Amino acid sequence: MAPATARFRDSPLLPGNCNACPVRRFASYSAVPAGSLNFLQSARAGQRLLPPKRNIYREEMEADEVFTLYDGWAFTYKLLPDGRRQILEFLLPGSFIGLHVLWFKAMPHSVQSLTPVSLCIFDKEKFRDLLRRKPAYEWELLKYSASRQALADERLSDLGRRTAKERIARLALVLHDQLAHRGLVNGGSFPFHLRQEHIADALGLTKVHVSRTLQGLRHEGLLEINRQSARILDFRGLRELTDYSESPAQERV
Amino acid sequence: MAPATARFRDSPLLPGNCNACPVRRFASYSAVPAGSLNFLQSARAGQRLLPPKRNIYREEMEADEVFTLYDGWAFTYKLLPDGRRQILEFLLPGSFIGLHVLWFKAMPHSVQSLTPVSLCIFDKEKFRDLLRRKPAYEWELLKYSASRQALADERLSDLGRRTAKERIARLALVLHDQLAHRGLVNGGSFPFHLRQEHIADALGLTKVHVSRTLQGLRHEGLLEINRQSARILDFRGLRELTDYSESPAQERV
DNA sequence: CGGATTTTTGAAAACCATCAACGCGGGTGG
DNA sequence: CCACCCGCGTTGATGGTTTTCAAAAATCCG
Repeated sequence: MAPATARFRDSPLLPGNCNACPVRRFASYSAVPAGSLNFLQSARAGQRLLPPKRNIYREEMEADEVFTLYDGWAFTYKLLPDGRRQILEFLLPGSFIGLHVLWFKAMPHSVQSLTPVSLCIFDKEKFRDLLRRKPAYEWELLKYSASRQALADERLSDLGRRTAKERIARLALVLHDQLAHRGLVNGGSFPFHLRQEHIADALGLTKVHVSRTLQGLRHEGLLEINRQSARILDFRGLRELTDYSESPAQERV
Repeated sequence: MAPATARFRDSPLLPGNCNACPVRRFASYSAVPAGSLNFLQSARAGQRLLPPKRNIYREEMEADEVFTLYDGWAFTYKLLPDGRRQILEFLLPGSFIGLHVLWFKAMPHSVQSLTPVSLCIFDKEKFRDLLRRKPAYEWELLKYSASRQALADERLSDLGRRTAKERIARLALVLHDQLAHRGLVNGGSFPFHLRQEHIADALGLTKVHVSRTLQGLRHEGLLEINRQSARILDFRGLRELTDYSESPAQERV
């Protein structure tokens, strides 16, 4: 049998050098001057490669590591006792994972890989020290936390006050913009690693209804999502359907 | 005509002295040693009293002040172009208001007073300086932000995956616990300043349905909410209905 | 007391969920 | 190389939760 890592051809090995890190500009510490990255480096406890559907954290459990998502997609979620699942957030490369473990014993949500994933690992205590000794990192993390909160605000409005069609259209636009920012969009189409069930669990719908709604959007020539990729067919149409502003609030600095 | 402040008999004047501040233990900087509160003091730009239904921030607008809610209730919300409203969070005394303005030009949501409210005002630039010069404050604010995020996670699960009855019951339990923490609960009953429409807009329902669901909960002897106060009638019943854990995640340190 | 706000009630319809079955495609093993 | 299986998406029929619209009753406030 092939070594476990053989399954991860798409997950390049981490450079082990924060200065050279290609996802640094999407990370929370993107504004920290490259010169002081050796402090970050010293908190690094290595890397980890995971296949899809593996838990990085589990709700209610304690943890002693925090992470930066180096490559691949993941998501945070909560499970109800009867099996209902709510996906809270999709995580793309550069995402900081585990803010909570810096203070709290029990994780408020689980985190799971969606694709093969590579993680940059930091020891919890060392990361705490880093933040306390280098306030520039702390400052950036606080800003990062504020910007994620703005995204959460929008998602909450989606679930509370928008129709299935609007929710799905907006999710596509958000992912589009986040991937465009990383240079991964090509003429409106971009890699898309969610199953319809993920869309359903993120947007408070059933997978059956997601399937039907997706077909509606396709037939109206607005949006096309299949197994591997998504494509925005009609930006204008989607924008007026969804009241989606071009520059999301959390990026208007 | 009486001076504007005459309407606010219930809003005691602020002490103007952070050491003596009675809401300090609920505020983000609760763990900052009392000795270094003079730094906080120096960033203070005074106080402000507002009647109910006044906006503290408005979505999309720029601001140059941040606040601590000293007394009264408020809430954050977003408005859709067609008038639909989503309430994101209810704010109780001690809440820090305006994290976003420290970095971003456009507020991601509006904030409005629910009752007469008194605010502790900080100049944005001075508060930024405070955070940068006194990392203890920054650290506490980051922790505070993480704990609010855990609350947002629960609310998102409510909207995405729970029924109207579960949502309302959980909202009551959350407010109960927050007020109990402040010593404002008396035998299961506590002050309650939301109209049914606020509950509806917070939980993604219509006010008509909230009215009907509230009657259901009352008839089942679980929960009673009227204009001034709420009362938990059956903790056990509510807990098993809602899967609500006694110590919410954000407080399990 | 009078006007505005809030809550309640009723009937009908919309949106989405549920249940169940079928189809499609990619990977695996024979 | 083909058959099979499994994960995923599709389709249809039906039902339930919640919405919408409209109006009346109750409460608050000046």
